[in-house]
Amino acid sequence: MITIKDVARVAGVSPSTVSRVVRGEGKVGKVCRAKVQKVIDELGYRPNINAQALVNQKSNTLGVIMPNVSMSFFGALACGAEQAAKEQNYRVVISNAFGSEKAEMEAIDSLMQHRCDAIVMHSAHASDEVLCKLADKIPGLVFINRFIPQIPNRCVWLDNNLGAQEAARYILSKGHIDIAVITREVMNSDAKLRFEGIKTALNSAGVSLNETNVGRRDADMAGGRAAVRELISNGVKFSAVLVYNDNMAIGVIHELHACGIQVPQDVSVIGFDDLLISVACLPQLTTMHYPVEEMASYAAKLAIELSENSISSGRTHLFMPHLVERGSVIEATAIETEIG
Amino acid sequence: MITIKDVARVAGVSPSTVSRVVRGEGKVGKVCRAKVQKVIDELGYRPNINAQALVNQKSNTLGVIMPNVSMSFFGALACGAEQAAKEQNYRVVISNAFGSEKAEMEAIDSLMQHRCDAIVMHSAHASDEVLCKLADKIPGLVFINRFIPQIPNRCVWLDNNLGAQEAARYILSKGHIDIAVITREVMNSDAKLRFEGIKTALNSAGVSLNETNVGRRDADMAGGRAAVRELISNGVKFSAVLVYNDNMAIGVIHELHACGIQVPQDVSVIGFDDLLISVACLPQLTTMHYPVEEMASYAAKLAIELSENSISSGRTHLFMPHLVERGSVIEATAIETEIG
DNA sequence: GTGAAAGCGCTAACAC
DNA sequence: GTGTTAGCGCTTTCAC
Repeated sequence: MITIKDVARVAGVSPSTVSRVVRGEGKVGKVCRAKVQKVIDELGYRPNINAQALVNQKSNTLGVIMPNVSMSFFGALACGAEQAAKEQNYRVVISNAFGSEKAEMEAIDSLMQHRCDAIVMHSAHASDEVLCKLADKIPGLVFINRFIPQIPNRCVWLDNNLGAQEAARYILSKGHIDIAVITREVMNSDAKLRFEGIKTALNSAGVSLNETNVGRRDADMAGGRAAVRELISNGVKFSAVLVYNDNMAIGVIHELHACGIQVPQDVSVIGFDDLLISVACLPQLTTMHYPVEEMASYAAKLAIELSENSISSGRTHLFMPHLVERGSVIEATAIETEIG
Repeated sequence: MITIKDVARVAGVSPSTVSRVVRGEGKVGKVCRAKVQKVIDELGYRPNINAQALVNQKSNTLGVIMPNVSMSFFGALACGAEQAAKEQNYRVVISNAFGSEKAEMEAIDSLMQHRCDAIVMHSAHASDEVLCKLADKIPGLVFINRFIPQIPNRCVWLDNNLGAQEAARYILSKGHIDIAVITREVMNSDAKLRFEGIKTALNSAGVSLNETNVGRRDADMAGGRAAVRELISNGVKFSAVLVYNDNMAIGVIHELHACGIQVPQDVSVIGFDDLLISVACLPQLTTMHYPVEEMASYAAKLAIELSENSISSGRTHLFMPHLVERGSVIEATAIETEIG
């Protein structure tokens, strides 16, 4: 690998001069600059980022911590972060931290060791307290898809409650009254918020939600299937299902189909997240769009900004989901059969 | 950030000694080691990776270059690489390089600048020649999902031809004779190989494939839809469709559905790749499983190994796809209606 | 066994 | 304008 000294020697100048032209800062004579640039090009010189990081005490690195890149949601997250980072001349290092607070803390630790200036973290397992302490120690740390009241300016989050309300109101507007809700068994903050949003909307429309009408299972396709199956076998009567997320919703559609119940003719289904798969399903899933990429990109910029200026302005970073109408919801009046 | 000197000072030893205990190498007295370790723990000292990289001339970084992490296939790729890297105490930096050879070269450039020792690259746009030169310059560079004859030991690839043959034979074994093929318009190496595999299997079964029975479009859902639509409007008669990949296959299923043709009752459809979405579709897609994660993990290990030893053994790294039977293919005899 | 010293590639004062 | 020097945090001879 060719170094700054090599360039300096060949160009017949000092390393400082080369450094100046590379960074485009400081005074350098016009002809001298041209000469040096020529040598740089000829030799294909690239500054050693590690050396730069060492001397500058910053590494221009954005760390992204999340459960698993291979899951569509997190892939989109990583992608959004990468785009924003690239614009600011940051590289991004990905750290999967799946399943436990321990894994998450190890990821942070490793990123710190690399002197990551900025970090975007999707934490599912650490407590607010732990995260607050972390945020306190690391100025460039930003949380995505999570709201921590003590550090609102460090959180880039989605209004799950309002989103769920919108979904519910949409279903109501379609004339549905017999409504089932499927949520996740372990109620994390998202699940609580979305569930409450649904209840709020239903209540204010004068539609009551009986606990017998809510299914609770794992937040994946299998969970969705199991949840509706139980609802059906319990004799619950419904013409529409509000589902916690797209994965579960797809499961719901599949199970309904297996039971000979057609979506949307017999039952309408609405999801949440707008994952890639929602469009692969037949019928395509009507769902609430979660602007992951935009949020991730925003979070990345925020993290970088915070790491550089540490100005922790009081502004909040709240995003709104919006409805995407596809094929899984229709008017209740159009329903021919009703199960139950 | 606390440095090796801080630890040395507090522990009352020299930096060299601290370095020895941190790395667990070299002779250190037992009590001395314990004392130093204690200070390390108390102070929460973490070696600065940038400094290590600088002095060791290696950064323990694995670079992953691909079009776009947010696409399910590449997410899985990144994930496989990350897992393998973590095991070897490497960090992974992701670089999206979408759409052009230029973008790919810039990604390489940036990774070199970071002194990445090992790189796993998914190149869609660079030529074999360019890639060969690169491989020559960078010992730890490995290509995934691509076979370059001149450097077989640097390529981790899938036998697309045999996979396609298997898919075709499977369809034949189900009694289908009227077969349509949908491939991509711009025939990259994968597309050619898969198409030839299909022809090989069909030929040796004495089934001829007329060019009128092949649709060529973009390799996405919309392309799949457009391709069958054309086939149908051209009056082509078929009871099964062999599709280039899952995305197109899903599009095919959707379009067929829109035309009132049922899958698999009227027409069987088989895909290739086994993306996450293949299971979201209804019916779930029968397809050839592409072991991306295993391959990526293997490629990561290979890249790291090559970067460390540069022993470029002559072995090849060929993987095999395998059939995953789900719901989109049935016996031809079971077909009630045949379109055309 | 342990420490002193040099140097990895770069930048940032400070001279000239 | 340009060069000299010191030093970022670490590892690695080489003395002792």
